[in-house]
Amino acid sequence: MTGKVDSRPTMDDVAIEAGVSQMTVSRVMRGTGQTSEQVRHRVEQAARKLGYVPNRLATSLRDETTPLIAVVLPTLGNRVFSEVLDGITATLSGRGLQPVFGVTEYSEATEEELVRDLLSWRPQGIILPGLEHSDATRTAIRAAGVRVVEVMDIDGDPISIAFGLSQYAAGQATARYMLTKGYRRFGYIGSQGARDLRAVKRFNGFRDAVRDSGGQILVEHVSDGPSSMIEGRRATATVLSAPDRPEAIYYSNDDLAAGGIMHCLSHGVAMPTDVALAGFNGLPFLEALPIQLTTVETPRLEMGIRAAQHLIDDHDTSEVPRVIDLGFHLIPGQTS
Amino acid sequence: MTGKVDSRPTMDDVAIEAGVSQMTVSRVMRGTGQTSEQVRHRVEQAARKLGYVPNRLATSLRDETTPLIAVVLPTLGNRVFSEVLDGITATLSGRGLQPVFGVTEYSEATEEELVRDLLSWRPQGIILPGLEHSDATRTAIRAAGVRVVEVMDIDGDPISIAFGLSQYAAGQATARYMLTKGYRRFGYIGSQGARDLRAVKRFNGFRDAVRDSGGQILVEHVSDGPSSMIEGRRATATVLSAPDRPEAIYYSNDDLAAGGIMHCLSHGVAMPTDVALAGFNGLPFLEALPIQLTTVETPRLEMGIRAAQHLIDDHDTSEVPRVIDLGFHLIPGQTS
DNA sequence: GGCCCATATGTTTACGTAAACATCAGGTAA
DNA sequence: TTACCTGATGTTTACGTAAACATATGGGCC
Repeated sequence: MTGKVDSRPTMDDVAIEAGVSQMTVSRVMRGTGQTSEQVRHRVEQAARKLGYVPNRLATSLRDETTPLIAVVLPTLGNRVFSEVLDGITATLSGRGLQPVFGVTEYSEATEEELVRDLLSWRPQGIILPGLEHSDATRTAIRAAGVRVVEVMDIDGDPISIAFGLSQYAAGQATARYMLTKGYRRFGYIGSQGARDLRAVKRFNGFRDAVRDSGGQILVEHVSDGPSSMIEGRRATATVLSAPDRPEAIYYSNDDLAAGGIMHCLSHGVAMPTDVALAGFNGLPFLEALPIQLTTVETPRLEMGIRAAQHLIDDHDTSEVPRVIDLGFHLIPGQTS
Repeated sequence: MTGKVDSRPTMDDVAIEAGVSQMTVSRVMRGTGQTSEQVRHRVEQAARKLGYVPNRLATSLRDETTPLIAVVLPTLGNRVFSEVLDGITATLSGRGLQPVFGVTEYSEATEEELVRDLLSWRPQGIILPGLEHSDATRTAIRAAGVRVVEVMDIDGDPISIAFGLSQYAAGQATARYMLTKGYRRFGYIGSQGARDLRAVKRFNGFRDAVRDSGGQILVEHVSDGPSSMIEGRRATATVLSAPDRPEAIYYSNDDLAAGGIMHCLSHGVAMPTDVALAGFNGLPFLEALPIQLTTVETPRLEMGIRAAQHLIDDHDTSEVPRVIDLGFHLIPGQTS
């Protein structure tokens, strides 16, 4: 039965319409092999008339290759990751590659399932956030034999290669800067519980540097939900009203820190004299704040671009360094 | 030859390993049909041993259906669209659906190509930004017979259904509010040339309302690049130094407007007495600014959620209204 | 003891495409 | 004239999976 009612036209349908074989349609569509001007014209006409669209599922199954790059992100709720994604898609587009992605919301179990799902599409490569993944995730990726790139973090052992920055060193650098400014009694405000492993690493670096210099962390206030300015504002109020009030607060990111600035501004808390603040990421919106936040600028777009490029490029895996440090940049502000 | 060297294991490989037929493996994997405890165990063991991962290309080709939802976005450079995407992915995940997406960078030609590419994956549905699309895009979508949802805008004729807000009315509402505040001489600052069609509609609404009340637009400053705070700052400096200086500036979005606030703050231009400002979107970072921007809050997350839900739900297309107005909310600030 | 049925498993086929190989007509060189 | 080549097209097959149909085994029942 050629008259499939609902279904979309296939090469066979076009072939019948044009009075040629399916293979000839295939040749005309891809412009390969030998075809006469006349037949080419007839086929193109028929394809247009029927509204033929190639079926990439069939092509990919047949060719045993897809133009897909799998992308795993912790969340889309933070500008940081949409910038990484932006870098990735900008690099992929124009090279005939397609991103397929999913979001873990900082759950390792979700990541495991997501990776399995994404790999079932037989992507060319996969981009993962951070270096911590379940054994099952690692096994699945290795078994799949896809190219892997991990982004954001370099403190650890990559599956294959990582483009990022040392989160630990970033925390350390922030602490050292604050210490040179004379602060000794610190508070820490974070979010996502302990699930944001890179935030944890930054805090570890910060804590270690503080302790090495005889300073101390008086309060750690880590909420369970996502980070937001309003959460940062609330947390700052709490931390500053504690009996053992810190001289300076380190935030796990700029959103929380901006909330801290808001709290201080609306409660007449002077920065940095009453309390000093420092954030992380160097998001663009900071420049619009009334007071410049001390923060650490990170190469978000570049991480995406480099990761995607690595997956695209031909290269001998063996000769590539396993860790690419894209660095960070401490930006002294007016809040410390 | 069963020993394909490079290739990933298939059900056939698992079947041989477990000493059963391919079909039995299929049954065990999906937990359908009748299988004995013993065989089930053997097959699972074999699958684990070989690192079997199902090939969704094959499943989808065979079943003539995919779990994909195509998503087209103008850009990832603006928080607005990553929030819409966030709403979409949050809604899809957990229902076994996968987003595949691409970015047009506000080019209709790119959209056309992108839609063709996305449709070749045979998605269940497609989500498009806005109501303006090339004829070829519309034809391709209709021919594909996929469900379509358009988001962001409702000023026009949707292909099937649109979830969004009236951009024209939003511009109008902003103008009317400014007019009640006594401003009559306006400037406009935009970006993306004339490619951001929703911005154009907002401006049209704004302009019409201004003219209807005897006001006037003295300057239109539309840059060609993407919007950013720094661009807004620059543009504001230009507009305010023009011989015919406006009393109030309408910005096509909050990023540009925030840049305007920055310019005013650092040049001692008092808001709203020296110049009044209004933006669009109601992005969260605004609450951290030293002065509250007058803006229009938009249901970004909700647009994504509702669009995705519509694609998921069973429904009789005929009985659904073609336009769903999710509204907007003017937020009076301190800048006007 | 033979029949029927439920349970467990196997075989065939199709999904849409493209490589590999086959065919066929017309032209060219010996 | 014949053998051979070239260009244009057709035929077969495989990619991995799952529905539909086919087969086998064992137990219960009369």
